[in-house]
Amino acid sequence: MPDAARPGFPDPLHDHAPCLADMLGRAESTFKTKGLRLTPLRRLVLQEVAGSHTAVGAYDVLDRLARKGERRLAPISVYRALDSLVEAGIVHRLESRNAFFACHVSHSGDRRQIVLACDTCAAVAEVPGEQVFVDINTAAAATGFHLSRAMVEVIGTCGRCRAEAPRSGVTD
Amino acid sequence: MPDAARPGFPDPLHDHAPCLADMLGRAESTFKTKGLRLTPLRRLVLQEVAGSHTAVGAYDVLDRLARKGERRLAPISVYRALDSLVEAGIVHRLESRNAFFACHVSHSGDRRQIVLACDTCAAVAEVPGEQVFVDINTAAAATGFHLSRAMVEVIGTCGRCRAEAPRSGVTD
DNA sequence: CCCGTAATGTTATGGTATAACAGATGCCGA
DNA sequence: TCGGCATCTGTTATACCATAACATTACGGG
Repeated sequence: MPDAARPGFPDPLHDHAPCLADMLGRAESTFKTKGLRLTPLRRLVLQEVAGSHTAVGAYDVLDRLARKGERRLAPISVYRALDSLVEAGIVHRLESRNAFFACHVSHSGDRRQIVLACDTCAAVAEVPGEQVFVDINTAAAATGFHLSRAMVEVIGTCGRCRAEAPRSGVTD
Repeated sequence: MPDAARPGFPDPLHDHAPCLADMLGRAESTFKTKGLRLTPLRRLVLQEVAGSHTAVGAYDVLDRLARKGERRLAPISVYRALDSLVEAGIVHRLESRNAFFACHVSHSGDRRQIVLACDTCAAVAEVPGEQVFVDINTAAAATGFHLSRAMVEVIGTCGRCRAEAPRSGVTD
């Protein structure tokens, strides 16, 4: 394989089947470990979300399932499934886009990952951000703030897209 | 004044009039400097957003203006006013809540502030986060990502709320 | 005064998310 | 086996968030 092993953005042409299979496997064991149930509906929703490395909206999931011959679900059914996947830590929410993406890294305990979202190819990647979260803790603590959740989302252009369209970016 | 001068969360009982006046003054000069126009509508919307240290939804602004005897605006009018305020850097968007809050610090150039949102009193504060943004740059650059915007939002409990309800928090 | 640009009005629509209650399913202990 | 409880899903309705498209008005410079 090329450099798909590096953390970050996979080759858009990569074979996604292993990603998906791995994802389902981890979901299975995570749900079991946490005493949650990975029901057929949740699995269906997960498959749609994990079908790519991009973030998808709840209604995208809805539409895709409908097109695949599944009966049309009510929005709330999708949201409930997504909630359970998010709670299990298998799927994350991209707050700045009101969308969801599958988590392809396995963070034990709390999440200390930076989310990178490419606005050219729409791919989302999580990269380690230990130091960032340490600094956030420090800054928050300095004002007596008790942190329960920290979100770090970065919008920009991934290396691959930048390489393919060198014209963009440095327009300033 | 008490310790409202410290960065972070002001006393909920503080006299907000000076905050608001200061806000409007800075808006005035910022708009002028950037060659933008702080129209009456924009000023009205700003007053509602800056009326507290919490984040408010666009429709909250709409409702409040309506109750104040203003004719009822169309949502898009409020959004357009908010857009101009955000563009001027006078108001920021709290992405994780789809809401807007007034900026009470003056960051020249790009914003390198962490947003802290207390989910007890709903107040929002910006605190300096130089180091965090430096680290984010480093992490992004490590995967060849070209950053255009970074969002850091922290949910938790501010010092004051924690002091008032010491029961919460350390439940783990 | 006229013209162009920017701002606002008007109408309509699309996208995101949840409330409330009813029915189904699965598990577990009596 | 059979309740009984908890969880999941269905159904219906509604609320909230955001923008498209086009008409009209206000403002400032030549």
